[in-house]
Amino acid sequence: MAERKYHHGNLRAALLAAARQALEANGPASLSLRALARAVGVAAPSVYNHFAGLEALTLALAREGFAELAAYLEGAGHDPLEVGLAYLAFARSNPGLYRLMFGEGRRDDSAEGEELRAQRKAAFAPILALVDSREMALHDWALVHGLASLVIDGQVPLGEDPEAQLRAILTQR
Amino acid sequence: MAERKYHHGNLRAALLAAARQALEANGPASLSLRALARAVGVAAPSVYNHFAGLEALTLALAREGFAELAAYLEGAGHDPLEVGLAYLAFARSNPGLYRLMFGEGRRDDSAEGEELRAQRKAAFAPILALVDSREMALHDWALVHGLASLVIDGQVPLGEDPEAQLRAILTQR
DNA sequence: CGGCAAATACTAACAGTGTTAGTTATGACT
DNA sequence: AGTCATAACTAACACTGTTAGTATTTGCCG
Repeated sequence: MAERKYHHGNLRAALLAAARQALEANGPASLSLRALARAVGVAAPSVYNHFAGLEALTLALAREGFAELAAYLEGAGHDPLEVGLAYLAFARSNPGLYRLMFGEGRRDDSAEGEELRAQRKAAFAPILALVDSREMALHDWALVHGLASLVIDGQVPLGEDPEAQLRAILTQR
Repeated sequence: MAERKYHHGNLRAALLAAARQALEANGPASLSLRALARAVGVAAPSVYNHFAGLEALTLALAREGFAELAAYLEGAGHDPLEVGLAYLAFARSNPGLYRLMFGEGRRDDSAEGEELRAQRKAAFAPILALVDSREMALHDWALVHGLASLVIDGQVPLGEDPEAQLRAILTQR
């Protein structure tokens, strides 16, 4: 409860919160362990009491993101179009986090990268459950993920009524 | 023609070549100005005689990539499916470069990021030319870009005959 | 209640990064 | 040959992630 103690009390949570904020403010590439420690008011090495390193911290962040994405999809029912729109809603609400989850967080080879791939695969499961063939599921995933990426990167303007526009793009063909 | 001169002669091209190699070997995040200078056998600040900085160098790299992607699409004719497969072929042949072009190279705000967005938009033009509506073009772009990203990130295994598999995914619905 | 161990914070330091300032060598042109 | 822009260099700064070693606080156990 205290405000200023030697033992911060919930450094881990505070770091993750600061990281989320920095993530959405400046993008994943700008995440800096030292800057986070500074923001939370702690010396840089203290971070290592709660995370094995910057990469582990970003992985924890991604884990949060995948849980939230799953909740979005969960709440969208069983209509593929609605699930797709929920996927897009999550990405648009947390663009920095989404990039962290699906861009190359830091590395590709390490165990961290391997877990990221597994988490992404898990995020794919709800889509796979909605359709008949694996090809169809991959098609839908690619479509929705690609659209999310393009939108997040500012490549698709999205005027007024963005959801209608996204719906129109998704329902083409 | 000489081997070792004070004036390297074609440092710019050598740096770009080394960068391409590092890009495909270790991914865009690992690009290091000092490492590139080292690889080419030159002091780090010499790079600044040819590029305004690391970001400018990566942008030159991306520019190369967009030109090559355009060539791929150019050579694919006018069938949307074939163009899509050509798009995927480029991404699969140059995964690191593709990530550099469509991931967030370094920043988002700066003029570099703005040019990147413009280049991406230009890459979209050939797709737009093949279909009737803008919505349809965005649909196709999202689909093919999303699939490229998933494949590159190892999210879609692609057994034997990868092209047939990609074709099957693209032609769903 | 005193003391001890674990948890958690700290400072100091190392190697690496991008970048700038200031200096020196080279190549080309008059 | 002499001049000058080009393109290389060395030295330095501020920043990064990370490690080692040290101090403080908390919670528990006697």
